[in-house]
Amino acid sequence: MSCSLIVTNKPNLPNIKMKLDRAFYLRPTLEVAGDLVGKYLVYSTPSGIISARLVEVEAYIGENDPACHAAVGKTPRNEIMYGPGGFSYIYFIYGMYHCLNVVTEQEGFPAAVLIRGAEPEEGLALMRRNFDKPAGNRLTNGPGKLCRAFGLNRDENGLDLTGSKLYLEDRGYKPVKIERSRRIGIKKGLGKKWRFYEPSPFISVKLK
DNA sequence: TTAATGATCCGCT
DNA sequence: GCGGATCATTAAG
Repeated sequence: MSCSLIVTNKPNLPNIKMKLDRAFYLRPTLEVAGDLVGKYLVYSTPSGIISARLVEVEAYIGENDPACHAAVGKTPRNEIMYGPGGFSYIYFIYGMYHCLNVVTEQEGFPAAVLIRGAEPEEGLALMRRNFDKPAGNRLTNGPGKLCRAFGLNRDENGLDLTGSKLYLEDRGYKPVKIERSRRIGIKKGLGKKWRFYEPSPFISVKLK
């Protein structure tokens, strides 16, 4: 018999749940990105609550960031990034995956934080059901997998994250350590260390 | 290392 | 409109 236990960071939480408000998202993107590590992504579905603690995010900031979708200017696809912070930006990529971003900064300045990895907290059974194919123990280590496990697609693009359907919450968890690296899966903008992560089995990739 | 798989965007007609 | 390049991924080989 094989052991399927995954050892993760063990949150010892005080009993608080505080939804992140608009002001949290309207700040500079790098600040928001760093502060998002350790926060909880919560999705309220008809079947129940799905939640996970964020361990890996990346910042994409403005039209001058060559890796940011806004580098080509405003299009129907990326226009949500041009709005005020605190909304979801979900796009379809590689013909089969979705990626979830959190829009940041004031209206008019296009920026967002990509959610790349998280440790499941509630609704693991729902995640497995959503995944809908043989899957291992890690359903939320990677932006495409995370969206699949949560059941997020373009129908959830543009949601107000200060609402009650999809939101982020401070549950009092303090990351043990936050590290920074270059961003993953891009060819331009590699000079910026705009990836933030807390060491965890649910990090998408480990760089050499 | 590479195939899978399709929306998006650009540069043309 | 149409063709082709691109793509913030993933799992299999």
